[in-house]
Amino acid sequence: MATGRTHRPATRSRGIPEATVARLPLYLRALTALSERSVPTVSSEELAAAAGVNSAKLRKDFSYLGSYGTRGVGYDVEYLVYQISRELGLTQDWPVVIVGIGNLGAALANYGGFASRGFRVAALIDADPSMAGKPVAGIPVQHTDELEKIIQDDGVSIGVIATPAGAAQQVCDRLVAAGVTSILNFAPTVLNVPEGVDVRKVDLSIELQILAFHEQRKAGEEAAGDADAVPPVAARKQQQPSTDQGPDGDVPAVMPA
Amino acid sequence: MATGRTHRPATRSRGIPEATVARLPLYLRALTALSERSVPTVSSEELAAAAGVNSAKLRKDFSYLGSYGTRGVGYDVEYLVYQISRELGLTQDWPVVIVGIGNLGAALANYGGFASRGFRVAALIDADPSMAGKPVAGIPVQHTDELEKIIQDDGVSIGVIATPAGAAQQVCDRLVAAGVTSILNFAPTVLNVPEGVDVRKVDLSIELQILAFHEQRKAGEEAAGDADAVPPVAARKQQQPSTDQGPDGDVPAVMPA
DNA sequence: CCATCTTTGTGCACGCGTTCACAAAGACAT
DNA sequence: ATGTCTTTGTGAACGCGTGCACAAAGATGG
Repeated sequence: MATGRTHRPATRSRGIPEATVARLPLYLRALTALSERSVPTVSSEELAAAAGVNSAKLRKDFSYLGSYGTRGVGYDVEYLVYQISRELGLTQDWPVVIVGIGNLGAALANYGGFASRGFRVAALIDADPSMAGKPVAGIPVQHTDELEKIIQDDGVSIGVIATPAGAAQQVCDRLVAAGVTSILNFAPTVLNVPEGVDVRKVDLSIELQILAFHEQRKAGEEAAGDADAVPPVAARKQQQPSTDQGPDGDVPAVMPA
Repeated sequence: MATGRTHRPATRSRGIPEATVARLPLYLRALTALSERSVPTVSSEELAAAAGVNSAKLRKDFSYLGSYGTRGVGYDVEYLVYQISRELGLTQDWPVVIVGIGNLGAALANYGGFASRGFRVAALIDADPSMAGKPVAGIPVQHTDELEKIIQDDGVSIGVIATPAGAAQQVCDRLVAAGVTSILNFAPTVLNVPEGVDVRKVDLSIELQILAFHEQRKAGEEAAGDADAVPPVAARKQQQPSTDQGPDGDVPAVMPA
């Protein structure tokens, strides 16, 4: 479009498709790796391969941010890293609280990907009084009673819920009431939040079930005299006569803890 | 390399859309809860509310499985639980191996949602020799050298990667070579796998970045001229020149507890 | 300055997923 | 039986995301 100079954000971040937003972190990671290797520029083709996406898709994604590439050359790595970081809001510091310091909460607290992306663990919160004061990942755990105070004092707007399912909604309500407007939920429950609050969910159980579905499908086709697709990569025995475990007399609870 | 095609010919064999498959576990969870409360039947409206989706969508999803509802009444909870479980392949036993027993791997091993869904942790594997034999979640950790043997002996077809990013691809290759055809990846890396192998990725860093994007957008609008929802609390954020972000030593992400 | 070559940016078509809206199906009361 | 009432199952419209294909933009070389 108009021979606009390279510096022209032009259209604000108004119309960026959700799907594109979800891929920006992916591009950012690939670009960061290139940056560390001091690669000056990269073509859409190369970057797309590194990020595992289609090059046309990548170019279209970047087009929503503006015209940051140079035809015949590619994209300036450093510049793009900056632009994407800015667009994602990673040039500012985001204090985060983690509620529920069990196995998972501790793993999250130790997660290295936080700091390098502008996220800072402002506090670790747990309902168990015996945990209070105990340091996890170098940060002392605080009791739930302090929740509201912490959020307000530090201006926390992002909360991570890693509690058992049974406590999730209650914790969520308190976080929202205290001012949190974005929640990353690891508890296997559907959270109810007022309008204006974003919730993203991560659920291992669901991911595994989806894999199981496809796995079953693959096994079924294989056995059902095949059809098409999926050439036998490595014929091997895998299915053991699933001992008919009856009507799934399984474990009772979806379980909280 | 210009062709890292990771696409399948579309949802061919069975007509169930991918989006629907991804929601089935959600319905299953809601139904299981109802089942425990001995609720005999449920309408699409009620179940949809419990699962956090639109009722029309839910009905259409179920229509792909067949006509299991009764007009004027609703769906039989127990029957639907069985049908969905069967469709997802949860009526059989799925041995799973977890590779990389760090904070995250340990959290995964302790995850209670496994057993209740037909998943069984067949083995915990780590490259650190000093971990060998040490029990985690009641299961002794085994060394990477045993990987191939374990997979073949137990007929494992699902693998979970919870290693640092640097080791992920290598572990993935070994898993696939040994016979694994479904992988749940927690390492922040794009895995390259041959056709016929499914990979699902869980990445905490990406989820947080997406939240940050929306959070920034909300803050921006607020400043420009808000109008509705969410009372602005102390949305204070400190500035911090995103200087050097160090060795993006990204480590795995997360999972639900 | 012009020709050629590379790579971006995007118009367009297509397919998937979502949602609406309603006819058909069955339960239930009379 | 028959009518009414509830709720499913789905046809159809719509919108979003994806990928192709190509013209425009700019680099590069003569």
